[in-house]
Amino acid sequence: MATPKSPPRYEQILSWVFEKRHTAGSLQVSWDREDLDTGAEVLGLKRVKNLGDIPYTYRFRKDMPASINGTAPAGMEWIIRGAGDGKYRFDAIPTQIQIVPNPSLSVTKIPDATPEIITAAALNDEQALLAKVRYNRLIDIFLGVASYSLQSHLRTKVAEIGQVEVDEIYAAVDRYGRQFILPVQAKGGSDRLGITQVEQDMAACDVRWPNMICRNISVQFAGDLIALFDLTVQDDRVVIRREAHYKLVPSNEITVADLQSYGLAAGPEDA
DNA sequence: TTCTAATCTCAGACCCGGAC
DNA sequence: GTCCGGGTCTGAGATTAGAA
Repeated sequence: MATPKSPPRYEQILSWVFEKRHTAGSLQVSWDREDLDTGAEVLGLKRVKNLGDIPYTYRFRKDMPASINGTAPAGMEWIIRGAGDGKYRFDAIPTQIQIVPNPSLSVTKIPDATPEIITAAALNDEQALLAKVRYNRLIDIFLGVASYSLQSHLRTKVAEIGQVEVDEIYAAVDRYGRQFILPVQAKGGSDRLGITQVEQDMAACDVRWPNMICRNISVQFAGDLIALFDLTVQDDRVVIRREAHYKLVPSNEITVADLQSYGLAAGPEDA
C-alpha cells in the first residue's frame, strides 16, 4: 500500500501555527512571522527561506487548509489579515461568495481600440487585461465617469496591515465634479480576489487619497469577454455593487440591433 | 513514455522606515 | 539626504500529478 502523501510544507507549518495559537471558541488568532520558523523547526521540516510567501499563498492564491477551516463555526471561514509588520491574524468571517462572472448577464460589444502591437507584446494575462481596459476606456464606460490611469502596480505600506499592492490606480471625476480613486485588480491565472484584497485596496486609498471616494474595481477575463465588477465590503463580506460584461470586437461587427439592445448605463452616482 | 498542467518553492526586486 | 536592513510579493524554475 502506498504511503499517503503528506501535505505541502507551507500547509503543515501554517496548520501548526494555527493549532498552537488557536483557543476553542475564539474568532481571532494572532501570530507573527517567527511562528512560521518555529513551526518548521518543531515539525522537523526544512526551513522556508521566504517566510512571507506562506501567508501570501493562503491569502491570495490558495484555499485555507481544511485542517484550519474545519474549526471555523458554521457559516464562517478563516482568513489571514495583516496586523502590522511581520504580524498576522486569523479572523473568522462569514463564508465569502466567489467573485466570478455571472453567465446570465448581457454582453455589451465595444469597438476594440487596443493597438495590435500592445496585444502582441503583452507578456501575461494580467498585463493584457489591464491594457485592454485602459485602451478601450472600459472604466469610463462601466462607471460613466472620466477616468485617468494614475499608476500601475502601486506598492505602499499601510499601518496595521503591512505592504499592499494594487495592480492599477485610476483617478476619476463624474458629471457632478465628484472625484474618485479607483483601485483596479486584474484577476487571471491562479490568483483569486478575496475580502483581504478589497480591504487592503480600500485601506491604501484611504491613506493615500483620503479626500477622494474609493471604488474597488475588479476586472477578469471570462472567455472572450471582459467582466468588470464594482465591489465593496459589507458586514465582513465582499459584495458586488455592479457587474458588466464587455466584448471587444471590430467596429463593423456591431449592428444597430446590438445598439438598440443596450440599456442606459448607470454611473456610480446611481449605484 | 511523453506531454501538459498544476503546484510548490525561492531568488530577487522593490518599498518603507529607521539610523546616521 | 543617503544608506541599510527588514519585510513583502512577483515571476519563474523545479517538481509533481494526471492525461494522452
